[in-house]
Amino acid sequence: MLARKIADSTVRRLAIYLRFLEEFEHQGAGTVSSEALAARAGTTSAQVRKDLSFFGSFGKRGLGYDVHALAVQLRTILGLTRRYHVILVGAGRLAGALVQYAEFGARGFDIVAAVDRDPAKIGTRWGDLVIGNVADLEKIVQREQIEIAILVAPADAAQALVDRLVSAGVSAILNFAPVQLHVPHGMDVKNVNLAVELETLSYALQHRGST
Amino acid sequence: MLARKIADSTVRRLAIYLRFLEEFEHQGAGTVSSEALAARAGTTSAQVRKDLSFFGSFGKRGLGYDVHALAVQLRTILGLTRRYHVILVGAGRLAGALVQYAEFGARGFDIVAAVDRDPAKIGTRWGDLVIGNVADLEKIVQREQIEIAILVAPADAAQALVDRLVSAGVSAILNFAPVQLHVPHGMDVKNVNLAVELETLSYALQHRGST
DNA sequence: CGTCGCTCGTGAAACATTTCACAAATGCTT
DNA sequence: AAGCATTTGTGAAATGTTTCACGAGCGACG
Ligand SMILES: NC(=O)c1ccc[n+]([C@@H]2O[C@H](COP(=O)([O-])OP(=O)(O)OC[C@H]3O[C@@H](n4cnc5c(N)ncnc54)[C@H](O)[C@@H]3O)[C@@H](O)[C@H]2O)c1
Ligand SMILES: NC(=O)c1ccc[n+]([C@@H]2O[C@H](COP(=O)([O-])OP(=O)(O)OC[C@H]3O[C@@H](n4cnc5c(N)ncnc54)[C@H](O)[C@@H]3O)[C@@H](O)[C@H]2O)c1
Repeated sequence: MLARKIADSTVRRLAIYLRFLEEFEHQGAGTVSSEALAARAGTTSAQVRKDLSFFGSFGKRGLGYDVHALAVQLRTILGLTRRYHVILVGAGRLAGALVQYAEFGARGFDIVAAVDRDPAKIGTRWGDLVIGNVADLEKIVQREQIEIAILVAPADAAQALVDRLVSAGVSAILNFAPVQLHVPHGMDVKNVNLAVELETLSYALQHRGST
Repeated sequence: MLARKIADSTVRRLAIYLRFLEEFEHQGAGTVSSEALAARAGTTSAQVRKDLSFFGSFGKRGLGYDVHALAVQLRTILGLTRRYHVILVGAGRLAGALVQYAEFGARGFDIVAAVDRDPAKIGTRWGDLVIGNVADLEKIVQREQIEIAILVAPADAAQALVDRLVSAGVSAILNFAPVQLHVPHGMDVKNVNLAVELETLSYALQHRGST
């Protein structure tokens, strides 16, 4: 669809702009300037305009951007005009927090399945969601037409689960296990490593004074 | 301590190298090459060497790096030679997952307090941790000598809580609420926004074929 | 003890991202 | 309708990050 390769940092910011646009929309604002968006998102107006310019010209000079129209554009760019079926692989504590997080559903990500290995958990419910047996992973992925997996199983089980997810046809994985996953070319994997986040904070704490 | 400003991407990778070094150490490996580390961490050997070179010369030419010695160096660089007291602000589902995550403790981050606003939660326990009243936030931060706060309260309460944390003397914040926080210059804030992670995946899913 | 194979450390080059700065639109006012 | 105050969109410059490529150091081995 798009010739150029867009930086990950740009895509992230677009997602953040969308969040603030929706907030503005809720407050009834009709238009917004790059300056105002930038202030909210913690960046600069030039950055906002540059980010948007990769995808087209959405503003009106002298006026700014139509809040609703830009939100629609960003949803289109980000692929949020449709819904995605998501599976939780591993039904532990973190999965339990994620499953009740309303924001995912609000953004089009429906958690339609969860699987675990523990017989004590299989068959129990989280709201309407019945925890399935990880042995049936491939079957469930196909039956529920799942495109995205959130991997919240222990690190040592992660790679084997990923291999199965890939061959079952999942196209993208959000990985919380602190391991480097190997996947075929073309698959998208995003890693979230909370321990690393804390460590960058401790790095910053230590290197104070060189302000 | 260090003249140059180090890129965030470099610091993150150092934390990841450390993880794999510890794994190698566990397996009894004495030395490791930049090539081997890179393979595990999903980067290149030149990147590994460059990252390390910002902080010194830790390897032996022809041999590689001493696994244990490099791990010690990285812990020093990252500020992991001491422990940090951490508070959970908000004692909801996500906090419940984080409090039992062993890896934080293993890396030197001790969750020594949690607070909430809900009277039904205040006074209940998570292991040895008694959930405190958010009204006593400043008192608890000072009593427990807390340096790092993990913000897992609702988005609309976030900024007010941050202001209180800052004035109570917390130096770094890991923020899970999907808002842009404003803090005085010098404070460190790291944002984790899981919805944004999913949105970058949906962006990638949509823009396939331009491989 | 000299040579060989290996791997580090590091400037320089290539590449990527952000910031700058200004012409071109746009609506408002008079 | 012309002038003015804004704010966009975008090349170009500045800055930041990664990759390249090679000299230098190290241990092994004959
Ligand atoms: N809890 C956190 O705050 C946190 C933070 C960051 C990362 N993580 C990572 O997320 C993952 C899950 O963390 P958690 O705290 O929810 O752990 P948990 O132990 O509460 O849950 C893990 C679940 O996975 C299940 N499981 C084990 N092997 C499995 C398999 N082969 N197939 C399917 N399910 C399997 C277990 O039965 C358990 O229910 C871990 O990799 C952890 O390192 C957790
Ligand atoms: N659950 C997730 O998977 C998830 C994922 C990403 C981000 N988040 C964010 O993390 C935060 C917490 O999420 P959660 O799922 O744990 O929500 P939750 O509703 O389970 O927990 C929030 C807790 O904060 C408490 N609280 C409310 N106001 C407070 C205040 N002023 N001071 C102290 N405590 C207060 C509530 O009583 C509740 O116990 C939210 O901002 C959410 O957007 C959650």
